[in-house]
Amino acid sequence: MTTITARQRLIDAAVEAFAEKGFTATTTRDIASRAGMSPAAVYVHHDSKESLLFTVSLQGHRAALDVIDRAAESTTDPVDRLRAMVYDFSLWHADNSRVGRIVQYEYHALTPAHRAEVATFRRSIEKTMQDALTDGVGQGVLDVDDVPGTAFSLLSLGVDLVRWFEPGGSRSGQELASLHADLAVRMTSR
Amino acid sequence: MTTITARQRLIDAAVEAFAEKGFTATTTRDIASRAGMSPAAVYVHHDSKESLLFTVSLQGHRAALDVIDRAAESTTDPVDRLRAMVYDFSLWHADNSRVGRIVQYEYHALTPAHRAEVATFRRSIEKTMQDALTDGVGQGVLDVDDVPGTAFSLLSLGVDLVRWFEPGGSRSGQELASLHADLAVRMTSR
DNA sequence: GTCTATAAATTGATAGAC
DNA sequence: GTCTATCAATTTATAGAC
Repeated sequence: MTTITARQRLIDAAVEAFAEKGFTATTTRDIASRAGMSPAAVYVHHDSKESLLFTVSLQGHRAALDVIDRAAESTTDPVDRLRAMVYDFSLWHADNSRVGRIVQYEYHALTPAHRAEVATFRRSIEKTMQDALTDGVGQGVLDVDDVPGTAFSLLSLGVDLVRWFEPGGSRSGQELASLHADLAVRMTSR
Repeated sequence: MTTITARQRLIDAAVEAFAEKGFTATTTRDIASRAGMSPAAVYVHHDSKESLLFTVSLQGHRAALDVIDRAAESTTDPVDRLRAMVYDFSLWHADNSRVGRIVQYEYHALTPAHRAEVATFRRSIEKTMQDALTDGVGQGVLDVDDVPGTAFSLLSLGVDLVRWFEPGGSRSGQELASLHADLAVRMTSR
């Protein structure tokens, strides 16, 4: 049995609202009413509006890191692995474009302490991608001049999806992920 | 003789403030005080806070389109042209990351009418990139399966710079633009 | 064209009844 | 754990003096 708590309903409402209007433009009244509650109910389950943002952002960062880490461990062949990592990372951003938008665009709205906490996830994501490129170069399969720059560019393809992607648009997430994976292989293969 | 009008000083202040804190989190008092004026002075020179945003956004869209259009006309060789377009577009986003951030991240804060107006510039930018790829394929020099998707991905590399690029960081704009141009050629060459 | 003062509305968060 | 009512602060924008 899956019980959806009031706390979780507020988190879901916050995701909707923050993704649609941005953190600052979202009022706590808006979040409460999307969750079918009174304005005061927000503060029974969450400390503040920023604390709601942190909860969403932390979950999003965790999920994105998890996706790319699993892909990195799925195989040892450098090309297959890179393809899987780029495909899964881009697909996650398409399938979770609302959370992704909050993760990327509301990063600056976090308190410095909370920002520092999610920053560790960002560094891990970059490191995972860099390590995959470095290993592929070491195995003599990939040809990459600038590993950190190329790693960042590959992640950019996925991240930038959250800026415009909407489910039900002219292109599916799988289609875009597949395109990004193809481009990634061309960018890095010998 | 270059006279900086009060109107322009307010625009400059708005660019600083919007890029730093976002449109909604920026107060008209903040803009006024950055321009060394009283809160009321804003409304002598601009109709509203959104009208200031529109002015900035329109100038930014115009400049970005201008940059990529000039690059597209600089040569007819498909590879050189693509390299120039990606290099200049990415360099513009690094050199103008504050205006670029406003262009990209505050697009939704425009009124529907103003949003429609800048949207025409966005379509022109995409079309310019698509045409360059299509022509390169037609000349038998480039190999691109998915022209609209690849064009969008190439622009993404530049656009995504505004998310994190800061002048004086570990990498220069030229360095990043050069990387993007190299990647673009690898992504599209036969 | 600048200012001070303020209107009118909205905000995040809390108090206290049930 | 929910609500209604409200506080205290802040917001965009305007009025009117100089």
